[in-house]
Amino acid sequence: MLQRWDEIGLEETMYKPGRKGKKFIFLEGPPGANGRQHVGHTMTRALKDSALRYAYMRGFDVLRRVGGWDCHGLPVEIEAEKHFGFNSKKEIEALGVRDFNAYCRKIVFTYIDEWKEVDRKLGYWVNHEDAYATLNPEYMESDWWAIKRLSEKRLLKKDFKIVPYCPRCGTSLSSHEVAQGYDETSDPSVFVKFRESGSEGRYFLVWTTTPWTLPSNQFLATGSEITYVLCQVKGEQLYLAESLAKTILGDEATIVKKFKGKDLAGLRYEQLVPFLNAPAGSFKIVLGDFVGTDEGTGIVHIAPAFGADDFDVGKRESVNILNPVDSSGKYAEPGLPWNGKFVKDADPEIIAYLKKNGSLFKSGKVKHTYPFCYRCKSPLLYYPLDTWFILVSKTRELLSSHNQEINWIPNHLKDGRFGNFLGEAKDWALSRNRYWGTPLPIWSCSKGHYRVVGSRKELKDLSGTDPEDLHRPYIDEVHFRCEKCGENMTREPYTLDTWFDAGCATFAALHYPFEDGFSPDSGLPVDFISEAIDQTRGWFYTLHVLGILLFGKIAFSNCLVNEFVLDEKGRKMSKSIGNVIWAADMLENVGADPVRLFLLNGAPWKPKVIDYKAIDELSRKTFQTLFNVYQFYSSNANLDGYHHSMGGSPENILDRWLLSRLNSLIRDCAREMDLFLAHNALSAMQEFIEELSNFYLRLSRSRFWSGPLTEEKKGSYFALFLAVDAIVKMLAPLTPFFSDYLYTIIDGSKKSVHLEGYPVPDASLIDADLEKSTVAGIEVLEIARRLRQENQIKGRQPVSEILVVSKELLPDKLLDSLIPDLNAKTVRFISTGEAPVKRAAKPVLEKVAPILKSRLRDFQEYVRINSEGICGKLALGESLKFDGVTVTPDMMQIETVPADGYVRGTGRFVEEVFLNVKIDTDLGYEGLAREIIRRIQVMRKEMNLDYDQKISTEYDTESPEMEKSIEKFAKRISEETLSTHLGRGKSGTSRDWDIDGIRIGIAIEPAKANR
RNA sequence: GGGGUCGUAGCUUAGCUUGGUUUGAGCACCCGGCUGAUAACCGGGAGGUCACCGGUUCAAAUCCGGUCGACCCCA
Repeated sequence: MLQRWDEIGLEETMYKPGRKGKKFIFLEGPPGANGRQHVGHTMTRALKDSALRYAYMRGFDVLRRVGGWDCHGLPVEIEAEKHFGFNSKKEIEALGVRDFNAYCRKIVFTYIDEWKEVDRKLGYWVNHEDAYATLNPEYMESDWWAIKRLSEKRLLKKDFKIVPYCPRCGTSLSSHEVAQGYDETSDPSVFVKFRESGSEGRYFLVWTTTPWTLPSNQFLATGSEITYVLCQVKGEQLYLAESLAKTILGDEATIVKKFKGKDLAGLRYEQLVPFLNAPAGSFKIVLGDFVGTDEGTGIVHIAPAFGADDFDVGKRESVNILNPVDSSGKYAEPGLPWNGKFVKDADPEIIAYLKKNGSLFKSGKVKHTYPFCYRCKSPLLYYPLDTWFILVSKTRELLSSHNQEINWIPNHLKDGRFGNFLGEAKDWALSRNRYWGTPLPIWSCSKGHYRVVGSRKELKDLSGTDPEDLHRPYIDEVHFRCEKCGENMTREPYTLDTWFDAGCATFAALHYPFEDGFSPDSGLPVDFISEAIDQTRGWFYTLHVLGILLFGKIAFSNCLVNEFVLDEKGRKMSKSIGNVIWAADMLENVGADPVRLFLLNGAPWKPKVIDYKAIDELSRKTFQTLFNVYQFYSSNANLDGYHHSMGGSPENILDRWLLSRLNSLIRDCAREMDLFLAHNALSAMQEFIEELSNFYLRLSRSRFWSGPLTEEKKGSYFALFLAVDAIVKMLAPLTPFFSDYLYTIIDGSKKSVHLEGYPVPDASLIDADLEKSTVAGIEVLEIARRLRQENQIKGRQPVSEILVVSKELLPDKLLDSLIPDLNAKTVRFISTGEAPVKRAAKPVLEKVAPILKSRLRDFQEYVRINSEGICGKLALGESLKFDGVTVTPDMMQIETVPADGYVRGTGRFVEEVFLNVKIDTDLGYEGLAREIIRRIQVMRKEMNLDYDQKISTEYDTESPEMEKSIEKFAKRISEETLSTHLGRGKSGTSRDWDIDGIRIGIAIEPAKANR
């Protein structure tokens, strides 16, 4: 198929913009090509592709149908560090940024060939030739433009702040990066005692999970309105929150005194770990609104260097900050006994120290979630750093109000997860102290003046140089004079958060504003993006923020979000468990369309557990069944010399039903696809295929087999053709390979289904009443089959009569169509009053049993035999006498039961169906004849005779019934088995049969004069 | 601690917006049937406290409140 597509140049045709239709702008969320594609990626791609193909079929001018690659950032750097065997930034710098980045550049596209190949096999139709890549100088220049623009809007700021920081990578992380790395971990949980200054044995009890921050303690905080108590425990007095006292201290403690938090403020205490020189103003109790009493002691340890709240306290109290930790996360103060140790590793020693000095109240372990570096898994520290920020927090309202314009699928994301995130948006820490990324285009001089550079031309004008490669280290070598003071300016040594790259994709991929091809007026918002749920805080967020801040417009108007694909056991896929299912393997094993079908089946926003059995079954049900229908059509049409170009006007009621049903389906599918709900369209199609095969075809089979090509038959062929043709087109966006395969064999003159338009529903063919009564008709068939089965009447055995009680009346013609399958001489709709029922009295057991006790069985028998008479009595409200016991009417109930010779079934759409089970001799003969026909057909098949091969048939039996039956139905048998001769004898391939205990030998051979 | 999604048969699920027969399917299982669609089809069976508790209501899987559990996000 792929080969054929190449030959006809299908891709080029589809990529080519400039169609007449309305624009439909897409944007690819750039994956990183330094890792392989797994089925999670495949899921998103299947969704995106289906939407794009559908848009194309609907005549849209599908724009920006190109790939994209995310190239920068920690993932790549870590890969490179592994390669070099590095574990710190020092080693990178020793090697040289030039070589390090050269290697990064080399590995960015390690797996790009596999990605392209997988996409090709998957049928993911975006153009990889014109893909954008965030490492292109053009892309990076647009990044620069954006930075400059933000700075002009005064949304860019450098600030000394506590930021989440990875000590191993030596860089800060943004909130969306931190969000990716939360994990359950076990940390020390210690309660320590801070001695109140000048007191004997009075302590503030404090809880922390980071003992390593205790040497940097500068304050303790209480909540202003929280009630605290001073408790006597053994020889000591401890301050803590009243509500926590019992759980922490137990029942032995006695309360000495109560305070409000604000009463404690101002008290002083002694340094707990007295190695660092305390800055003036430290060691006092302060108030903090962040203090809670859900955990800990209600008194919070404050180390201004290592927490955002802590930092604010330090600032408020204007003290110098105690920070004994260097940028690699190790103590770097000779005065500390733990100097040189990584802080987390020092925890046990610090705890031991506290114990030795009697400051430890108790210690243990606590399990909680803690942020880790999302790439290298090191625990993050909150660390004071100079960082460049985008001031997102003050634009919260703007971001939220524009969010209302976005169509989120599923909708709950709008005001749920995404909306919440916007509502609490933090300033975006933009700068990274790293190497492989878009360099921050800001230069500074020693006097503290800054210059933001927004283009290569601007840089050239300033410095006279225009480096070909904008990456480090080349860009670092560019200097120029400060306009304000004439000092030499040097670039701020940061790279950009790689999410900033991604967030610029709307315009940077088209090198805005340096080239034409994008304009915020016509290019925003893009019509459709779709990624997995993790991008809520990632790409969706950065796209949205930058769209609003730079252009005042939303970046995308429809966002389809899918959940993760889980492994066979329902676990998240992860490299560490080793359960990742790679797209390439999956495609190899099960094929593209089955994979797509599986991924598109069911709501995309529910997690999908890989299930190979389900994949198999789905494809069989969908592809196999549809293919069988097609084969039936084509082989019979062939025999009849029919071709769909001959057209036809469908008249038969089943054909009219089929077209009605088909057009309803087209209408429904288009509606769902318009809403990006491909899974709803898919399930509607599956249902249709099922009905097409098991209802329409089952009942229509004989119409197609028998007789010459009449006008009516032409109409039937045409209806069936239209159905197959339309369903194939509707499946095309979802399962492009199977669809095109089938489409091109249906009509060899067609190039590809992917160049066709989406079917358009013809409302005039929709007959809702007919569809409704057909549903009832189908139910009658089902009930009749069930009744036959229950009463051991074979489907082949004709019955005399079937009666239906139903509010839903079937048109006569529909009924006629059902009759062959019902195999009844008469089928009638009757009113409830005409139903062949008789009344039957029945005791209400729970009322009668207590009175009759052991005579109950006899009573039941009595009622059964005298049912008619008892009913009469009950109808008059008279009581019964049985064996001296009086049974009142309320102990009895009257039911209806089928009259003798009938059985009854009930349904949901029709009320009752009665089947006459009496088989008289004529019916019996006819049944036998049909048995014989079937045997002959089996033999024809075993002999591999052509469908239209005429035969000569002889039989031999001792049974008079059989004989009679054959005599009586000779004509029918001959016709249906294409026998030109039917008589006694044994010539030909013969076989002995046993039909319900009656022996018959049948012999057939091809007729001499065939055709 | 806060927020989001969810909980229906062994598994996958429909129904929930807008309350109204007996919660409907498919897979798997068991039994039976069919055999010119045959790696298909048909019938039947078993399997559900619709997570739990409470409220509203004539009536709750559905609406409301709470609890428990799962997953995700945030702190």
